[in-house]
Amino acid sequence: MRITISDIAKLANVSKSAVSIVLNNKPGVSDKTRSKVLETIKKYNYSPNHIAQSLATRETKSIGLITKEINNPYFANVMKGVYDTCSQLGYSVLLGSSELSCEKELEIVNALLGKRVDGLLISPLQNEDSNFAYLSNLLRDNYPLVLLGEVKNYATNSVDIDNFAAAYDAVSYLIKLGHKRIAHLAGSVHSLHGQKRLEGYKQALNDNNLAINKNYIVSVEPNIASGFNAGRQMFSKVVELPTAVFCYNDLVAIGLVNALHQMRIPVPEKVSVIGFDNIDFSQYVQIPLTTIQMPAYEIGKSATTLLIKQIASPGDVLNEKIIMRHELIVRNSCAKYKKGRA
Amino acid sequence: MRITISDIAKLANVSKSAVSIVLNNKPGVSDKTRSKVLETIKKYNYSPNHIAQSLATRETKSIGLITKEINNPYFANVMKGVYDTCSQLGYSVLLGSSELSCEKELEIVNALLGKRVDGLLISPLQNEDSNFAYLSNLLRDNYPLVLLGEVKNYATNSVDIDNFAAAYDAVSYLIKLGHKRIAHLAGSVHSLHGQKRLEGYKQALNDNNLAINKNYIVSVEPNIASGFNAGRQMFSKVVELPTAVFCYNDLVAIGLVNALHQMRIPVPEKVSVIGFDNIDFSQYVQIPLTTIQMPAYEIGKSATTLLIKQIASPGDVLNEKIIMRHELIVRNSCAKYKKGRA
DNA sequence: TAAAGAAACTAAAGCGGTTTAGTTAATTTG
DNA sequence: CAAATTAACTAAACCGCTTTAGTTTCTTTA
Repeated sequence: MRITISDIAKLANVSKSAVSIVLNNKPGVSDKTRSKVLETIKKYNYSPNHIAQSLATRETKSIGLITKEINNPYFANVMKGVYDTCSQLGYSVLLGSSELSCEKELEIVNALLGKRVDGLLISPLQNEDSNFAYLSNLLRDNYPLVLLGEVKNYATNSVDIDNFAAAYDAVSYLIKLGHKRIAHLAGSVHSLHGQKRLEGYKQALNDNNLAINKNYIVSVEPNIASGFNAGRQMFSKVVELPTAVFCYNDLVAIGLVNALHQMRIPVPEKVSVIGFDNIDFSQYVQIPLTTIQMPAYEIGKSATTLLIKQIASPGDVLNEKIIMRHELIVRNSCAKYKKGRA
Repeated sequence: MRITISDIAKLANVSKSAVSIVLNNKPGVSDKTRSKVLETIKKYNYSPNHIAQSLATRETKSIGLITKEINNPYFANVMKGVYDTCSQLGYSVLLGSSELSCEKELEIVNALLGKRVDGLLISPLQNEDSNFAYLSNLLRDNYPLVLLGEVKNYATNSVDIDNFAAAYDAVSYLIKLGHKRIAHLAGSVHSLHGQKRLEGYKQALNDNNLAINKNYIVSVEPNIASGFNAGRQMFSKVVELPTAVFCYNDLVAIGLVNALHQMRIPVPEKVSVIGFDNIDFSQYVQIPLTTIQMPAYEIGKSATTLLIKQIASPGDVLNEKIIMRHELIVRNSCAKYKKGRA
């Protein structure tokens, strides 16, 4: 059986309270007793039971992180940002992943709340069938929470980039290259990000007097396979093929590039492809990807900082909306439009 | 303040014990009381405090996962395997990452033990300065533990592939392609995996009467940048350049391919490159990588299953060494040796 | 129908800490 | 030097559960 605070108290001939005081570095005992206790602690290699502490203090020094996909390279960097910050500040992080399912998201929130995490970092889904009742409850209770993204009609702490503007920039870039038939492999069921990016896409077209062609907008899952399939389908038609496509994220773009490759449509000579996220691999891929940089690590970092700030000040209701800077990363997957293409 | 078991007990006019019994689905109360309690629980939306439960039962239903690098794509899949299995079995996972530092590994082990995780999944480092005293202690206490890999001289539960054999296979493949001057960008400071792979490399050369050339073996960090630098250095010499190189992992291989690309040395025409891990991206990279498949997801899964099995049977000392199957994945980064090369 | 046995129920102790309130000892102060 | 402060220390309550041991109630059984 592990050694407890009572054991130490007896061994050092003091009360449990005294031991607790020195454990927490609080005033209230003489230097003599303090060092006596410290000695016996060291001697018996005692370390306090965190669970018991949590029960008594009502804080667990842990937070929950709910991503959408655990093995998505974008979230890998978010996760690292969260983890690094937590480690520094003495928090642990409990893993969660909704795997793009709303019911799971809810389940996980409840599971983590059951574990009494001190706060929650959520990358929220947003489907038609989303149930955000839980958000209302958390907000009502002023529960420490920051969203990695946002949810319509809910004012919470959040950190994100301006997805609308970023998409607008991406598409504007394609337009500047001379493209007029620009498609969008859009995200959709899985988040507001998708919707915002779609809006940015449309706005950029509008502002440049380009018509929105419904056939040029198709929803995909945010992964390589889905990008591949959508690409094959889109480019298997014969007329009016797009000369550029703006992808929901880099994974989709990679899938698309592969589809085009398989169909012997050269990128970027015949079609330009632009991604989103700037995941680590996007520069090493067959055609190094032009993309929008999401500062994933920094998002994780500042979201965590904000969350722990809120945990530390349970009184005041924070409501910070942090917008990080995005950036267009130009690599090799986009080229100037030239006449006489597919 | 949150509602507690005592509140429910009062509201339902029964004892705390009765509520506890129905919470845990144990026999000892009448159907009438059971449903009465269930009703009030639902009515007041009560959910038990997991921390208190943990303290009372001495189990937290959580495990710790210690990876080497949190944003390494290999670990991403391990993590997913672990997470999926844990979710299914009602466990949560606490994140840990040694970031290739032995001191950190130790710190994290202690931090997680402090949080009273029920078991530990560790991808262990193995440096000269490793301190494995902690392993001895855990082993002595029969603490639930499984290594994702192994540590010299310690018999623990573990799951891994046969790194020696896998490396042997990789190098044999290169030899079969006709290569004689085969280099190795070796891992080293970070794990036994590196050493085992190096041994496999040497053995394969030996068995084929190829001399081991010290200049052909250089240690690298397991990342793209390090592979890139080592590649530049190795191929900036003028004589006796290798015609093939076996890389510690895919990241290193990707770095190397990039270095070669920059030096205008065509892959695989002039030099063949083989990786290790088969990370998700290795097939989408400039030159789709020939590599050794590590079943990362399955490793995570079976390690977790084993760990939880051990947690469930605290009596018997398990000592299972699970060796997973590896596989050579042939893609485009290796070619037959032809005379007249660099 | 009384005695024995089983089922339903609960009081209280315990998990390992923190914290409040109170006691004792040491130090100031008038 | 007695009274008042202050510092050091500790007993006991508490956090929210589980579990043991014991009590009460209900069935059996002879």
